[in-house]
Amino acid sequence: MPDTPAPASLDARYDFRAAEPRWQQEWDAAGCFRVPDVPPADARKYYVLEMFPYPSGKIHMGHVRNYTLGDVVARYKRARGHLVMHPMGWDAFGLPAENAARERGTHPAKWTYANIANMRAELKRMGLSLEWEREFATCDPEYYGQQQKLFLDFLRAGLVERKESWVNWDPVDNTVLANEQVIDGRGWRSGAVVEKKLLSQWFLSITKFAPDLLEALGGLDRWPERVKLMQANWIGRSEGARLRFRLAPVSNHEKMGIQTGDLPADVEVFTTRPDTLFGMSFLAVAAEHPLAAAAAARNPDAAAFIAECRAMGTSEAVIEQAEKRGFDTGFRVVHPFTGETHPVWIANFVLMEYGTGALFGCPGHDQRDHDFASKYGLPIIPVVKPKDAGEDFSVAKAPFTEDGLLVNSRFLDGLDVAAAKRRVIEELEAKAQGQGVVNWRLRDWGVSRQRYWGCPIPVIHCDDCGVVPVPADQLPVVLPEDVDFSRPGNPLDHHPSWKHVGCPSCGKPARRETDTFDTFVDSSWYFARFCSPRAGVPVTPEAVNAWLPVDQYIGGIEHAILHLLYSRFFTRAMRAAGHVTLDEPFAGLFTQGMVQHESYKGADGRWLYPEEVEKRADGAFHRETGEAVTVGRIESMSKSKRNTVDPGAIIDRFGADTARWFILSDNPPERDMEWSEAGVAGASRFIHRVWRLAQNLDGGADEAVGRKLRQTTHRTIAAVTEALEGFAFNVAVARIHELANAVADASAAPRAAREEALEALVRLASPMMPHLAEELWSTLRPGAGLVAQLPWLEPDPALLAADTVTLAVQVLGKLRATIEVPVDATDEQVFALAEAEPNVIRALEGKPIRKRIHVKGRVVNLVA
RNA sequence: GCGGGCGUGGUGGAAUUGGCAGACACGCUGGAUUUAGGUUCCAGUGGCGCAAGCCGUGGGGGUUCAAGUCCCUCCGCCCGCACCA
Repeated sequence: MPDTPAPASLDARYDFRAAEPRWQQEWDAAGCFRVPDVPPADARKYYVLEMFPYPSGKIHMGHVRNYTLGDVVARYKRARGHLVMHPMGWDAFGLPAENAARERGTHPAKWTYANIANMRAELKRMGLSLEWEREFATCDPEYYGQQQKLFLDFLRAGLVERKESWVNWDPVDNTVLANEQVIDGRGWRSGAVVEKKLLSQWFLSITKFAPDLLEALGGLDRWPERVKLMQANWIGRSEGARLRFRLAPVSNHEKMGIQTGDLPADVEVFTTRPDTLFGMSFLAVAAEHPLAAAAAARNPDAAAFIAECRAMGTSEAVIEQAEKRGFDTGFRVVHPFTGETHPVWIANFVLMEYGTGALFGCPGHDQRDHDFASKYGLPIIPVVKPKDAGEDFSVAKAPFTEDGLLVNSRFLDGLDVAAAKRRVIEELEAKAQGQGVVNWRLRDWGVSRQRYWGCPIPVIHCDDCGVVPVPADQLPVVLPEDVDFSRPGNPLDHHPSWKHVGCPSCGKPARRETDTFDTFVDSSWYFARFCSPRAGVPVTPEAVNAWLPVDQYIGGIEHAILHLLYSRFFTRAMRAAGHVTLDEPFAGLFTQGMVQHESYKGADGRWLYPEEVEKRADGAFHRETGEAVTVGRIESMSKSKRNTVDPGAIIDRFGADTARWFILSDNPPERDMEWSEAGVAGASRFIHRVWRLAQNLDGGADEAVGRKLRQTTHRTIAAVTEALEGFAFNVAVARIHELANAVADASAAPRAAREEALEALVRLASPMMPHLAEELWSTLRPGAGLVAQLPWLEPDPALLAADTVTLAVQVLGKLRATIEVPVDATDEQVFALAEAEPNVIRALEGKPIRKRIHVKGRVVNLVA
């Protein structure tokens, strides 16, 4: 009996439910995805990483998309001969675990580890080529203990500061937020309106690296422009000057009945337009500025105004586009060149966080200053005129903000803006009243959080010795397990014994720091820890310097600033502390789009899950009640809109390959995609169709058809390779569809050609549908090993080159015919053939041809 | 306001970077086989037109033998930052 599979009956189906787990075990048993901590010197390493998930309980479609994209890259690069590291872990600290503890009485650790177990099982069902041996969770003491070591190293390296500062306070989460975590004046997680509070906090000195973080963006040529721009804006470099204004003589103030007492001698401002200094008509300070406080101490009206500003603060200001308001303190400052005095106002549009929290107002050349001056009747003096300004030039109605020539400005008159800036800075420096500076928008990173479920900050507060680092032999500082969530606030703080320790320095009773780190700290170095996840030091240099940078990092655009900027900073800080020898953690970054779905609403206005809805030609209806359902917008999947689809249910019903294939085929991965039931069904059909194709590859004896099929096969190899290289997975899918169509259509081709085509199809599709690929490969080539361990296919150049090409023949740029010509046809031959085409003759209408164009292999254009 | 991106059939999207627009898929129409069927197969499917043909990549203009692709201009949508001095 020949060893050919029995012809499949029509309803024979690929049994993915049996096949998928089987191949997952095979990969596991063969150790296909394991790599050493230190790669051999001659290895071409490739590090693929997807942003690790927060263990919320279940995986969602965003995870499926993210990890499928990464898996395609990992499997493809492995086939291309790279030693691929592809690890997975858990970003496991964070507030939801504490909320679960408060709401359900489960301990955060128990809740978190149970979620991890569940999500790990779900990820394993997807057939991802992950090296699970490297797995860790950031809440493992083995991980966060190393993080505490890193922090102490940073402290020694002068990259950590404890300072009192105005912080963003989230009144719902009861914790501090970094600037990056405040979005439109609200907490990024709770959505609560953020308040300002003065607290003593730990800060990581990210600003020390601001110039480098900005400059190095230029070298990240495999990052999306958009992300680089967002980071550049966030870092916010601006060139200008700092200048000091002396407060007007005390006698002057006393005359006005103002007590001077402990007033500062001068006020410092930052400006990007020092050239407009002679157009100054007031000085404005932020409500939190010391001079404002000084005014408040002397004048209850000033205090009232400041209180009002704080109440309005971020919230109303954002909502109503903030009308400009101010309060004249009565103080005056002296202009460094004219000696005239100008009033000092407290103004609600001045930000304490930016520059010095004070500015000089030049209403003639700044929109905000103009608004303010107009409202309070302050002088508006033009000091820059357009080069072609007419007699009627005026800044009374609107400021002039472009380049021009200086006027009314003594030694600056006649200069253009750039020259005037240089000149005025020279003069200020000569008088020691100011200097040219670069100002940064970026603030230091406040990392203290008043939370239990986070990494404890490893320091001890002693009344005598001050802040004392926890000695290395006492690390890790482990979270206590017996905590009480029944009271509001930080459980670490009201734990009966945990915080009470002896001072490591003098031995007297002292207190542990009860704040924990912002969870963004945890995710700022996990990619480095993966290189040697069990090491007794944060990172082992041989491993981390060999594997880093991550060659391809993949995740959501929502981390464009926070996580990515912090990680870039951390890598530099680790370098400064001697742990690594590189600066940039992620050489390549890919930001995927979100997964969306239609939303549905029942008659009573409740949101409905997709599986509750049946779509028919005449509309959408509730499966059980039969009521009509309103189909809403296509939007990002969210629990509140119930427009989610559970990946587990999809894998149950269609298998992992179908889910992966659909998620890749729908559209380009950087765009938002719509999850559609029809699309999944289509992907499933294709999986089964390929399987059926493989069941009977018997062909005919037509060698010409065979050769054509072989050409298609090798062109597909080239095309899919190119598509995968360019992250055009949807195009790769389309090319594989074409090859499947070609095999199906070429039933007259010899069996060998059809087998070759299907083998190629299986191997080209293997990064995307790895299980079916193994299943078919094992029947097509029994005993030939795992596809996961095969090298990538190379196209045969002899088959890529065609003997003839089809040329488009245009007359005056309009398509009139196509001709088939030998690839090496000369211009003369091509033109002769083209001009003989009946349609071409007709279109020429007997007119002489003035010009003939032949682009080899593409087009002929005849100009009459 | 500033910065960035995008507009291609009923839908998602292709288009070797200036060279046959609409690959591939979804959907739809017709047919065949099967039918418990979200099965399978065949044909068709940008618009107008009986046809030859004409028109077509948000609108208008331009460069070019040739424009979805380059330039100018207008419109629309999306995203980011937002009183940043």
